[in-house]
Amino acid sequence: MTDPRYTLTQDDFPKDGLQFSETRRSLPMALLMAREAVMERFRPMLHALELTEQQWRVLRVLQESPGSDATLLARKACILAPSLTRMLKALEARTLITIARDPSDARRMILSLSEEGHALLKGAAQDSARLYGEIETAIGRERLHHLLDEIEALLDRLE
Amino acid sequence: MTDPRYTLTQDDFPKDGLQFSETRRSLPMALLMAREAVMERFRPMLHALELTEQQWRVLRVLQESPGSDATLLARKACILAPSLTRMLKALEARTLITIARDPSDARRMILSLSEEGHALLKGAAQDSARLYGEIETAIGRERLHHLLDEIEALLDRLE
DNA sequence: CGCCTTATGTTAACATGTTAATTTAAGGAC
DNA sequence: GTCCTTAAATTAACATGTTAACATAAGGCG
Repeated sequence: MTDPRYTLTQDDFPKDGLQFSETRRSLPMALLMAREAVMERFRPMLHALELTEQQWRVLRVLQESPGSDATLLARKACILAPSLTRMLKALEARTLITIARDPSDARRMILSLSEEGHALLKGAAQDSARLYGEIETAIGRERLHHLLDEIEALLDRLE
Repeated sequence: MTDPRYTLTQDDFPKDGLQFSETRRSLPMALLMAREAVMERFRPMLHALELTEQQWRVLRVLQESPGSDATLLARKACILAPSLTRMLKALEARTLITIARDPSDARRMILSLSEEGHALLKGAAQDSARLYGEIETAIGRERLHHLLDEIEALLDRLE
């Protein structure tokens, strides 16, 4: 039923003092595990759409910010430029996006969703909202927003 | 000074209502950005050691749980089995770990740090602690622990 | 023992992460 | 205009993420 890959039993982390707090309660690991737990819920939907997590993020950003160039898109979707270069080729080959060039700057790309891209996101909107709603319900709306605030504060403090 | 890859300026996210909250305040993106912000601080140290993030995690887990098999190690380090298979070969080739077989179960591996592996972690312990201390200072000790508690609660609620 | 099921790793194939080097286009100084 | 610097993307090379299929070893059951 649930993906057992990251499901640790009690035996996996004997609470014998320092060892427990040392690894599992480290911030990088906690963030990694939390992200995995959240994305696990979205994977079935993405698999059905034959999209990777990252491709989903790229399409979502283009939906909100059509006409972005590659640099801005990479920043908003948290994807590095070399990865994005490869992804854009694949997404264009699937006719989910359109790639144009800025006439005033031949280096810069002008990226947007295609009709198919719009249609794909529109068709997935219900499922996506439902899944996010389930997560919100599981942890509590207010608690979730508080968590997001704290993460945002962390980002501020770390520059 | 700071890595500008994920540094978004105000212009990147016009606060015109829904668009801002839609992507940036989504839990998966927030967790991803937070993790990136944290790991950014550890990258210089890891680069100096010629270790990747994941290799670092594997070595740390072996330090705390010597003799683990591959399955347990994968779970504790949040690394998938196929990745771990490749990594163990590389780490053994660098003589940072030792790989033995369980005499009572020929399938199971018995993984531990080598002398070099122990020495490497010992040499990096100071830097690692200092970097984590800086993060703790930046956000505040109590606030960091609260954040970890909230993330742990999220993990519980999502199973 | 022979058969079936499960557990543990491995391999394959492709996508992405990551760093460094490279290409091409803009922009500025002279 | 020429030279220099920067900006935007790309390429290369390797490591890891991800899924599916596979090989081998244990264990249970008849």
